[in-house]
Amino acid sequence: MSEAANDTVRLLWGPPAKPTRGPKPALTLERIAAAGVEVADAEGLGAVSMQRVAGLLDFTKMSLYRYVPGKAELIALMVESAVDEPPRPADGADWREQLSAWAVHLAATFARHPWLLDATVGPRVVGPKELTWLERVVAALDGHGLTGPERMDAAVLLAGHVRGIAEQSRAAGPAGSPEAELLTVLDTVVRRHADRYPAVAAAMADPGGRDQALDFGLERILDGLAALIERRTRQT
Amino acid sequence: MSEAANDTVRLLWGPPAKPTRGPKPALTLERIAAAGVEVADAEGLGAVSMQRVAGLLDFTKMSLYRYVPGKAELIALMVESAVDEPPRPADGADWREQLSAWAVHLAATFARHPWLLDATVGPRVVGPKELTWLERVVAALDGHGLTGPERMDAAVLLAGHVRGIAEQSRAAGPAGSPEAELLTVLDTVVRRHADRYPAVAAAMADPGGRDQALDFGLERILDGLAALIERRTRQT
DNA sequence: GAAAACTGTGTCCAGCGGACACTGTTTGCT
DNA sequence: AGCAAACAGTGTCCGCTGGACACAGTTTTC
Repeated sequence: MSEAANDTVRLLWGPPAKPTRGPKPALTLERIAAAGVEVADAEGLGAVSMQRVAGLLDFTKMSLYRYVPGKAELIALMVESAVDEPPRPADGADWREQLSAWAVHLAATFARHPWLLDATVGPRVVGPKELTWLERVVAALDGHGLTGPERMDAAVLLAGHVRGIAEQSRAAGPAGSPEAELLTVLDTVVRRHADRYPAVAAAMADPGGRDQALDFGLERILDGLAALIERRTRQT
Repeated sequence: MSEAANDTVRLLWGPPAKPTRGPKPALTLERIAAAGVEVADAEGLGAVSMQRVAGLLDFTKMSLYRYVPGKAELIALMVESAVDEPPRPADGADWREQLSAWAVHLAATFARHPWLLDATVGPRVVGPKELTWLERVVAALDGHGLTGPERMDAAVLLAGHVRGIAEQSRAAGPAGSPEAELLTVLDTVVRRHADRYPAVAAAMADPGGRDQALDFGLERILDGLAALIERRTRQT
C-alpha cells in the first residue's frame, strides 16, 4: 500500500490518539477539520489553504503538519466531519421509502456544504461516515432478489443522481449571486441560437416549477428498481 | 452580466476571429486548447498550468494571455475541444435506443478524457458542443407527453448517472495504478470492519462482474422513464 | 538529572496565476 | 511614402500556495 493512502486510512479509520512523551498537542484533528469546514462553508473549497485554516485557529500553518500529512488528508477529514450520519431507517419502512429518505437527506447535506461536491471528485479514500451511507442503501435493498453487484450499482445510481441534482441546484445559487447569473447567460445563449437547439429552447420556454428535479429522477429510478425487483421476486 | 462570464461566452460562442491591424497572431485558440488537452490527457487536469501549456507550444506563458483572459477560460476551451459531437440518432431509433446510445457515447468520452470530470464540476458557462448533448437528449424525449421541465430533469438524471459511472470507473483505473490500489484499500477496510458494514461486506463478497454498472443504471432509468411515458400516453 | 520524544515556529523553496511595462512588427490613414 | 496606432510576444515582478527542514522549547521516561 502506498504511503499516502496508508496515512489517510490511519487518519480516518485509525485509533483516535496514542499517549506520548513530549508536550501535549494544543490542537485536535476535530478542531482542525472544523476550522477547514468553516472556511469552506463561507468561501468555498478554493479558499481553504493551510494558512487560512491555521490562521483561524491562531496557529502557524506549519503546526498543522504535525497533525495532518498534507492538504489532501485535511480535506478528507473535512469531508468526514461535514458529512451527516445517514438517516436511520424508520420502523416498517419498505425499501422504497428508505431509499427516498436517504436521497433527500443526502441532497440536504450537499446543500448545506456545497463544497462537498468539489471535495469528493476523483479517486480517494472514503471515511467511516461516508461508508455508512453506502451501507444503508445496500442494506435497504437486501433480500429483494438483487445480486451483490446489482445492489452496489443501485447505490452508485442513486448517489450519482443526488450529486447531479446538487450540482444543478448549486449552479442556480441564491438570487443575485454570480452563479444565478449563469442561468440567465444560458437562457440568453439558448434563445439566441434557438435554431441550433430547438428542443432545449422549447423545453426551457415551458412553464412549470424547476424544483422537482430531485423527485423526478428519484421516482424514475425507484420505479425502475421496483420493476426489476418485481421481476426477480415473481420469478423465484 | 459579469465581465468573466461575458468573456467566456464570447470565447466559446463568439465570432471565430476579427481582422486587425498589428502583427498576425502566431497561435490559435484551437492549438492552445489542444495543447492543454494533451497535458491533461497525459497527467491530469492538475498538471495543466499556463507555463506547461505555453511550453508545449514553445511560447512564454504570458503570450497565452493574449488569447485567453485567464486559466478558467482556457479550461472551458479545453472542455469544448475534448467533448465529442453527440451521436446522431439512428434512423428509426425510438427514444429509448437514442438515449441508450447517447449515454454509452458520453461514458466513452469521459473514459477518453477522465479530467473532464474535474473540469466540469461547479457552475460554469457551457459551450456549443456541450449544449448539443443536452439538445439531443431533450429532443429524443419530445412528443411523449413529458413537460419541458420533465425533459430537462430527465437529461440531468441521465447525465448524472453517466458521470457517476465515469467517476467510479476512473477510481478503478488500470491495474497497478495508484487508483486501483484504492479499491483494495476499500476492500481491506470493509473486511476489517465487516461488523459495522455487513450489507456492503456481503455485497462485495458476492461474485459477478462489476462492469455492468453503466448498463444497470441505464436500464433502471429507462424503465422508469418508460413507465412514466406509458402512463402519460395512455391517459391522453 | 539527563536524554529522548514531541510540539510549535521561522525560514526557505519552487511553482502557481496574473499585472504591467516594454520591444518589435504589421497595418491603415493621411 | 511615411507615420502613428494597434497589436504580438517577452521579461520582470508580486502575492499566494503546498511543503521541506532546522531549530527552540516543553514534557516525559529512564
